[in-house]
Amino acid sequence: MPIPPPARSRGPKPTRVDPDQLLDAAQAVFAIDGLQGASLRAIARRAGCDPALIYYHFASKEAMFEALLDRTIGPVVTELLGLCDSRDPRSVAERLWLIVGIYHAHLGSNVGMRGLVRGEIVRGGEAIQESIAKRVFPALGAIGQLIRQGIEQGEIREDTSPLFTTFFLVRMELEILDLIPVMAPRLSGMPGDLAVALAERAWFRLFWRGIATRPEEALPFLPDIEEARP
Amino acid sequence: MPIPPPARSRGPKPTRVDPDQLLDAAQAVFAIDGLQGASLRAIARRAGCDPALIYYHFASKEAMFEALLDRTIGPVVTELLGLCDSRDPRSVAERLWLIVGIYHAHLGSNVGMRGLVRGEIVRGGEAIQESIAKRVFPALGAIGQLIRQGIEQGEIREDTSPLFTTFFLVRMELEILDLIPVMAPRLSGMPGDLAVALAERAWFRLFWRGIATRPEEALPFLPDIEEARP
DNA sequence: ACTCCAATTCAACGAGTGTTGAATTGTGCC
DNA sequence: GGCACAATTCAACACTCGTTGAATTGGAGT
Repeated sequence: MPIPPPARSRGPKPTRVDPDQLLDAAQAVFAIDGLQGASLRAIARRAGCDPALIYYHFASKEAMFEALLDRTIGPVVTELLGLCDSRDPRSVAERLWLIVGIYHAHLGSNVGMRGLVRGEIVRGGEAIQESIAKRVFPALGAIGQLIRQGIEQGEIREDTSPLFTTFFLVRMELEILDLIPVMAPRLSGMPGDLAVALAERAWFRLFWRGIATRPEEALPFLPDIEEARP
Repeated sequence: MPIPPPARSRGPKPTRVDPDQLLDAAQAVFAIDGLQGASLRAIARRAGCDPALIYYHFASKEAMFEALLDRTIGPVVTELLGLCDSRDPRSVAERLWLIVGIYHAHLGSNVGMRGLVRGEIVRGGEAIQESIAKRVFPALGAIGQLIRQGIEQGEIREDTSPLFTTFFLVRMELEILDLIPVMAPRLSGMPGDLAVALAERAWFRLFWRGIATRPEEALPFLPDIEEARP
């Protein structure tokens, strides 16, 4: 005698799950467990649907990762390209500081993606590395151009390598976002948010002194931050 | 009729596999697949033994990771502590540069461990985070002390935060080791090794100008590197 | 009222995982 | 020679994983 089918509800749910919600869930789970560690079942559980549904909207786990990449990196890149336009009247120093702010604004509350992207670049499985390079490297090129503008206009020292300097500026900002919130409370008892703001300002001061032709000139665009009292 | 046992060789092999060899294999596999992605079977295959043998030498996969951590980070920490001794007659600038060299020497060919440690700090599963903090943070404290020496002796600007500055110096060196070999060939066609050496020197110049009271003073201890011709 | 399709679920497959307990055997000691 | 023990392997357990094919159903269009 065959067991009677439990007859649970199949078919469409009253509340549809659209791909964006799946990406939200994926982002959250990737953030905690990493690309390898995150399971489609966990993502589905978080989105409130069946794992199989993911395959209705995305071709595979990796395709979902690429969609996620587009969604988060896209806006950053276009905003960066805007800032690096050579007709912008603001000083190069100020625009470099604004670049720090762009990364902070778009990726500040996005630990997972930062780690994933970095991890995949380092580990570098050819395929994923390529898909990241296509999206990230144009932005780096634009920042390099901005630095060259700074050199031509005499704001930045001539012995400055645009490539390395771009790398220093961007990578350190991302390192601050990634690590300071975890390390600062442990090492100094400072709350994470405050520590990040202080670190960013300290970093930019150091960075600018390192490449400027007039390092002692004031940087009026840098914000004042209330120092924490111990 | 029961199938006859294949009667392969059990018991000790002629060539013993000591724990260190297991750690070598683990390091290699962790480097490629990450902490989650690496399987004990893959490690055992590389070490030329059975997965079960790992449990004879280590309590678990995680215990093996901690042993690996000790083996690679231990020497770095002791060497760092030596350099930061306040009785060292060399200038603070030179000793900070030597710190860069120490990280390079010990971790330069050790991509896996760097990524793992960083990843675990960021992701921060309480247990592993603690086990890393205990090993890594004392070294950071020592470097902070060295920077305070520099401030007292007038080599380093007074508005320098020892904590953040330590973070900047160390993290950037590790970022160079991690990312430049992958990114430089793609972005500039420069071979990885050369790019790393150039980046380290460029970084230290920028860093030192950012914190020094006399930023224009020459740094005779910096090596000359043949520039690549395009 | 009927049809059709998009959205969803179920159930399963095969592969790979960390881990364990028992079995095996070479080596050195008495 | 006999014995204890350390080092090693085998076989299995109970999971979890990504993925797929078939089944199901609510709602839109006619």
